[in-house]
Amino acid sequence: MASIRDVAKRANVGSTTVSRVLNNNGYVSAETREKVEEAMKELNYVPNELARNLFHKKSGIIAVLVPSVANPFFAEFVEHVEIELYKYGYKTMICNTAKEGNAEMEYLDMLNRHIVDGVITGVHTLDVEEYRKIHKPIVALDRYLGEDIPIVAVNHKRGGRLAAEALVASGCKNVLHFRGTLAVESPYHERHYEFERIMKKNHVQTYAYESEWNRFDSNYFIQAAKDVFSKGIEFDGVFGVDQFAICCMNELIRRNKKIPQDVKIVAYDGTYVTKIVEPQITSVVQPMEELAKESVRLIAKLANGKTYQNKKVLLDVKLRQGRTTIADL
Amino acid sequence: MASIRDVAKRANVGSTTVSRVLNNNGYVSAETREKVEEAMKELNYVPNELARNLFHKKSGIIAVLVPSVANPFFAEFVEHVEIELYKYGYKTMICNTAKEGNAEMEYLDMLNRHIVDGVITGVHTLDVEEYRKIHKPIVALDRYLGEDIPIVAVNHKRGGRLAAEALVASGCKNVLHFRGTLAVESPYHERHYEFERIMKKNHVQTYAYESEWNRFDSNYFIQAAKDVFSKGIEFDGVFGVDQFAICCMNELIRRNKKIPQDVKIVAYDGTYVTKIVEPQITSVVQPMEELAKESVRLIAKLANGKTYQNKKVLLDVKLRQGRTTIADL
DNA sequence: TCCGTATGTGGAACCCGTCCCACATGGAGT
DNA sequence: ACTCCATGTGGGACGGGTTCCACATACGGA
Repeated sequence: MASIRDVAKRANVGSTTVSRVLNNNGYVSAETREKVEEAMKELNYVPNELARNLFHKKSGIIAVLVPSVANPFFAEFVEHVEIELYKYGYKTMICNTAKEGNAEMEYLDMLNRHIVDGVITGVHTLDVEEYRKIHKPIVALDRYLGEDIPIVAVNHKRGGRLAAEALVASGCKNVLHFRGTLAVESPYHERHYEFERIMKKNHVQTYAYESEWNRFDSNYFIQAAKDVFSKGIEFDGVFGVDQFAICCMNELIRRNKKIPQDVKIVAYDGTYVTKIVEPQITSVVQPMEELAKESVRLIAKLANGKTYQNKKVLLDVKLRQGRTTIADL
Repeated sequence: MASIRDVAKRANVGSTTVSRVLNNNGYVSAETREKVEEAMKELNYVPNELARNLFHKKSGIIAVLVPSVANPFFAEFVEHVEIELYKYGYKTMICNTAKEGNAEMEYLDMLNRHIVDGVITGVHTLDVEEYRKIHKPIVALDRYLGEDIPIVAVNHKRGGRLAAEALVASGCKNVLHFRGTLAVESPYHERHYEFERIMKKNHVQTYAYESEWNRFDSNYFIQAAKDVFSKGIEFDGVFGVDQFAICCMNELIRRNKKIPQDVKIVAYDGTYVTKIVEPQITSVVQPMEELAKESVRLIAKLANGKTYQNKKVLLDVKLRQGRTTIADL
């Protein structure tokens, strides 16, 4: 409740002096400092950040947009982003955009309303045009949003290749390929193109199963896996995002298929869920912590008014050998 | 950039009038309204929320404290909390408290600094004393934090009973009981007491394995499960939180045990991970969405200056029958 | 002695919406 | 004719830090 002027009055000094004590800048004599500090203690003074924010025109908050935080990929991303932002002195605001209404647009608008100093978006729904209009600090995870907005992503082409090679090396002849919808332009499609290319080169048949747009809840993946089997497709290999790969594997086990003898599986993303299933799934692992760190590094730079030349940060993926493919043939 | 006074000047009106147009209150003639709206459009005016916040002494932000958002339980909780807060018009700030430093304390301090209007805490580390001093809107998930702070929790006693009954009915004689550390006072211990009581009544032997304090990452559970087996304990039943139950099951499968024939398993929490493993795990399910809704309902009330009498909201749990116990004996 | 500079302090404007209060005007009711 | 009230509008204080600028003192060096 007490304001800086209350403190000033009690300590018999000007509010400027109190401010100086508070921020530890400018000249203040030891004696005065003590008087002020005592007054602050007596009045139980806590500076009002809202007033500071108004003056400085910044809130110290970065918004992180994801379709759904409950999804393990985004949960891990947000976890690391928060930890990293904290190190930079920023607070983290989150928003699930996969809800009714246009939450994505609303959160972007918070940039103009000075509620947040920057936005890290892992969302792929809004039109690129909407982003072009906003000349504010934005960093995109794995999505092209126009010339001006930096992207942080992994080398998906290499990811697709690692997955393909693992399945080819394991001797697959017919693989089920669960892929993101092509409705959205995004770097992550690279993995699918590269995967298909290598499969074709090695004369492996693929069956594409396209995911529903903007679905990230686990029930969807359970459903999708069931759906695949209802179609009666025969395959000896599976490539898809973590949860789809897992749900597919579960269906296979229920049908008494042996993994990896009968069917080989490679998951994409390699979040923790691929480690808590049995057998552990061979996965193309995205470096979540690095993705988060780069995103934060960039947004911090932009929020401090610096510009960034290198509009694309490409990180590397690696293959984590599980027991759903055959290593060392 | 443009301020309300710039708009006023351009429209040849007072700033009060612009404010009235903005907030749609008070008397404004249709003619004036139009003039103002035009000026706003021309100047590309967006109200500065920071100034509003200062005046109203509130930020419209609620902080949610969890040990780690990547943990599925907290991820689901945060997901639903965010969705619910959004409906109330609040923004969601998150904080992982399981990091170096005293993040929990810092975030509580944000209440005094007017950065957030309320805190929902799912964290169990800070001393209760620290909370007593703060007379601000706080809601606790599943933790006693003094007389003044409302708790939202499930009926853990019933949860412990459901789990115990499922294992007893399945014919267990020796069960491994993974339990939270007793270092923290919390309602969730009820489930352990009740579980033990019923086991004893039914002459079932239990082996307690106490979890490490404040560990929620999946590597810990993998490690803990391995640790159990290194101890050479023999058991035909397992009761523990989702991830522990899962990791234990994986170890059992690796050792060629049949589930549920050789060993029965009941998980506590019933987050989505218990549904994406094979076999699906019989779980005591916490109603995540309801927990989130109640938490938000309470914090919204408190943030609006209302007090709340009923200091404890108890929600019900249910048993979801999976295929790791035997139903219908 | 005089100037330059380091040290120390306070008044007041400023950031930008909000809202109290004062002041119009015009028509209805008595 | 006069009060009352609905309608319409603007000035200016306010919320609470921050910082520019003005001013004062003290001390070292020339």
